[in-house]
Amino acid sequence: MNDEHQFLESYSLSDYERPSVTTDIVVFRLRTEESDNYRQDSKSKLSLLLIRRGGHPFKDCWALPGGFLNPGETIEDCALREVEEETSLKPASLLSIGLFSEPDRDPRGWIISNAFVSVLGAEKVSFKAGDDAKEAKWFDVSFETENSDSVLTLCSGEIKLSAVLNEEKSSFGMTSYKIADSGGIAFDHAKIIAKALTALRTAARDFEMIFDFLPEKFTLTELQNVQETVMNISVLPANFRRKIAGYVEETDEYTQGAGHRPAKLYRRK
Amino acid sequence: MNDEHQFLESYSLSDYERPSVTTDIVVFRLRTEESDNYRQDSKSKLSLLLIRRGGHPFKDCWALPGGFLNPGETIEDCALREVEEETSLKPASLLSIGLFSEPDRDPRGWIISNAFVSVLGAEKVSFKAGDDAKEAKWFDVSFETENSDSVLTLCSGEIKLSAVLNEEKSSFGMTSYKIADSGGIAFDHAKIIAKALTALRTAARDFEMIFDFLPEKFTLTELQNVQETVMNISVLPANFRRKIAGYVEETDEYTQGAGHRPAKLYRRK
DNA sequence: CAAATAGTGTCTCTAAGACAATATCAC
DNA sequence: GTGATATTGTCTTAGAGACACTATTTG
Repeated sequence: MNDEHQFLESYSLSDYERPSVTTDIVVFRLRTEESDNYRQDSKSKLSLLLIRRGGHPFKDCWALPGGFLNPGETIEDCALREVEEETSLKPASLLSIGLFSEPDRDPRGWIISNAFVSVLGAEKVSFKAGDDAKEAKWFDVSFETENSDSVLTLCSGEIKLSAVLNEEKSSFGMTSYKIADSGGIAFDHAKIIAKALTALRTAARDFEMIFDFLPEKFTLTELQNVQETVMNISVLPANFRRKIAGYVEETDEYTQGAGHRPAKLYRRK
Repeated sequence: MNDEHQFLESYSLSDYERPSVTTDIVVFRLRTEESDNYRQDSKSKLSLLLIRRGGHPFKDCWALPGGFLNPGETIEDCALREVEEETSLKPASLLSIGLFSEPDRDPRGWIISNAFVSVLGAEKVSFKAGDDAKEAKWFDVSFETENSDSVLTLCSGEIKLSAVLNEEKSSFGMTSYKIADSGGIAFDHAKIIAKALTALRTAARDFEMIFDFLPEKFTLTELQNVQETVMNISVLPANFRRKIAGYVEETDEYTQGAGHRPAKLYRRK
């Protein structure tokens, strides 16, 4: 038995107190709003998934999907597993937005959480019928910042959650948020959602994940709508097409039956 | 005793297996190389701090500074504390670059680590005389990527560590690295250093942290040298000055005795 | 004065934004 | 034909990069 082997045998990590580690995932998706005009294309809204908590703490409040990190898996595995458990869909992309580790962030004890942004494509979304009778809903997102005060509003039918956050600039040009009013959103999840939206919008600026919201083949107008919806901006079609040109390639298919001129379908390059 | 209170009393996290959580910090600093020409300004090199491991595992290998997360502190607190313990200096900035959670990344067991980039200013750097007799050194950094193969070389005097990594594009435009040859660097630290360099260079592109390498007052040429050194590029002074103009403000002080025309000192705006 | 850095002016080229004009389909 | 989107062209403007030139100090 060599020196290192001997050491590892006798080594014990149990002397140190350890936190529980979880993931929280901000799952984004575009919700299509049907148009009443047969000519007009349908508009879409950015929405995210929240789950109504069945037990304490924050009983009956809305919270992000997530769960405990299991031995043998990476934190990314854990995040993917949790999204699949909730939606029975594999997210197209996953981005870590940091470890939330305030000691008092969870009343149950020392629980730190790595938060992720993930994007679900335009396919049919179904909720798994879990035995835990969890209620899950998609909430339309609105997030407006004015003079470093931000208001996050999440709407799903009659339910409306409205949180207020203070923006804080930190080094390396990162912005973090402090909760002024959680708006009834569980734990520090309002803060996580705010950071997720910032990350999502930054990524959307250089087309990093806008493809993930769409099927494999799409029109340039659909792609433009994704960017506009996610970033809450408006751009001119001619300019969008010039900028996106290098990121896509043509197919030889066209849309049809849309009530107006057909559009060529493109694919991500 | 209300419902929620009752629940919290009886709640136990001990049923779940928990990982140990640590931080690893890539501490960067500019090392000034004195010029032999009295006229010429001194050049600088990007360097980072490594510590020689005194015990198993990876005994006598070089590793990043870091340590265990303590109860009651955030992961950022922990990172700052560890940097101060090693260098007795407060870093100017701190940026999280992700949680490294491969189950087999540490032979001692289930230990996950949140990595950080931090920058130390140009002040005198001293190593604390610890009773643990740890050996710490600044290593000059070279990091070249060619066709998604990267070579990381760290030099400190006679010591030369050379690691090979494979670049992997993931969603959201993030790049991660897989270690092909650790070059004798402990644990997965070569991977962490590669990611840190990527983050540092990205930040340097829009001047996010280049000020942190310098004292409060500096010349524009010094600032330009920081960006060039960190990003391993070369830019024309006239163009740099135009781009940086909005980020700095003049003082009424000048350099003197430099062997050539004095330069106005600026301050971050 | 020679060598080095400090600092300014300007030309070109590219990319972004604004806007105008034309094309094509469903009804 | 009408009303919607699809698609292309071009003008203007802002910014990056390249380069030339002048200024100022120390030894």
